[in-house]
Amino acid sequence: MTRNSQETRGKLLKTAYEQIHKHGFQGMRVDKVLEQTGLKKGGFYHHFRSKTELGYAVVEEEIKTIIVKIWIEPIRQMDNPVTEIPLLLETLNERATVLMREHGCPLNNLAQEMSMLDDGFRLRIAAEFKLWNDALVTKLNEAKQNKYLRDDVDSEAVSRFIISVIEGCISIYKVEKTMQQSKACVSQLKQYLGGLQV
Amino acid sequence: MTRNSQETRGKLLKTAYEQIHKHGFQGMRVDKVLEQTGLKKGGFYHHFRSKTELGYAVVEEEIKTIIVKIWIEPIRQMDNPVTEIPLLLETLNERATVLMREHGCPLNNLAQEMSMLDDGFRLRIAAEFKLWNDALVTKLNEAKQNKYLRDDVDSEAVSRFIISVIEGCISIYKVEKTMQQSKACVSQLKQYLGGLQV
DNA sequence: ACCATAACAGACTAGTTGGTCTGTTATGAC
DNA sequence: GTCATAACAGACCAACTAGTCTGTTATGGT
Repeated sequence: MTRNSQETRGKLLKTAYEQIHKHGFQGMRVDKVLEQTGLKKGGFYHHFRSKTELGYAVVEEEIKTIIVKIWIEPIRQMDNPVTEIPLLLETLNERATVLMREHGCPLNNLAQEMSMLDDGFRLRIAAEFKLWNDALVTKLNEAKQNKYLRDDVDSEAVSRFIISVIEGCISIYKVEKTMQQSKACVSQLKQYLGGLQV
Repeated sequence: MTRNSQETRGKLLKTAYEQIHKHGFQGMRVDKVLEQTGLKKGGFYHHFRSKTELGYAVVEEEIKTIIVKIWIEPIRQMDNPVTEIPLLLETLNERATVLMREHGCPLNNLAQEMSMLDDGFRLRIAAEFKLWNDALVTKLNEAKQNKYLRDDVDSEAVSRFIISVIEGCISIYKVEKTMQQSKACVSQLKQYLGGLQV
């Protein structure tokens, strides 16, 4: 058997991420991850000290990658956020992974489940929300300079508001499973952002 | 020992609700509920068929009561939603229970944790979001008649948007634990609703 | 080729966990 | 009072579950 430390670690992370996204961290079973990766206990605990450490790594590596890909990168490439932010939410279904369509935002799921139980999770999750927020604040400030937004808009507040809308919208979509929810948020997000223009 | 079926059932529900709010449904332990109520296995399983059935009852009775008290009743008593809805979010800290301040919205927590795992939970949670949404839609329509809102506003979409903002805001507040988040959402909610006035 | 060590295998365990089953006691109808 | 039954007590269990420990094998440097 050929061995590759980085590759097996990657497989563990990917599988664990899927299981956590499907069942939550508490519902994720180490044995199930072993089964799906073909590894045994020895292999697993060689790479991670505990289930919790694995969870931390999933947040810091797997989920971060997804947040960057789904939100941060598209934000950075925007020209006019007033028109493109609603588009970001509108096209989420096409841009998101299958798992995300069925189980919602992995960051928010974990946030709700774990942030009150474990500060290790909470702080790591907060760091990723900050990454997301910083990217959006930067873009909003840029939009002010480009005269897409009024000078008096509070970029920080607007950014936090937008992220709240997105997470709230995904949350409710998850329980309701109807397009009515996302359409409502997209249309009202347009309405709101329109009011911030010059 | 004096026996009162309704009272013991109520104690079980209340304790279970607290444990679920603190640790999530998966993290809630039947033994812990027994310990806190002073009951034994026999008593518990006389009132509930299983842990899951208890969870359902908590959603349908305990959490519903909270949602009605915190959101639905205040909405019904509103005069002008344009000014009073932001106030609703602003005063949440004072109106909410200790548990809610520390662990977020119980309905949203459970929504994120359980709706993908169990349709029994998902549908019951969806029903309560609908109750909330219906109350808000009714008030918004009323506001249109009272000329607080423009005639062309889509009450259903606005209501869904507002609830998304509230849930998203609480979610992020929970991981970040800073007033910056709620203040941002309150100010931008005012901005948004102001734009819907006549 | 050799060897230190990283990368595993796999049996084992201690502690949980939800749930069952049999028995006991309080309660309310008659 | 008695008696059927609802409301419990409490011992017991089977299935899990994260984690340990000892042993084996591949790998890369010399």
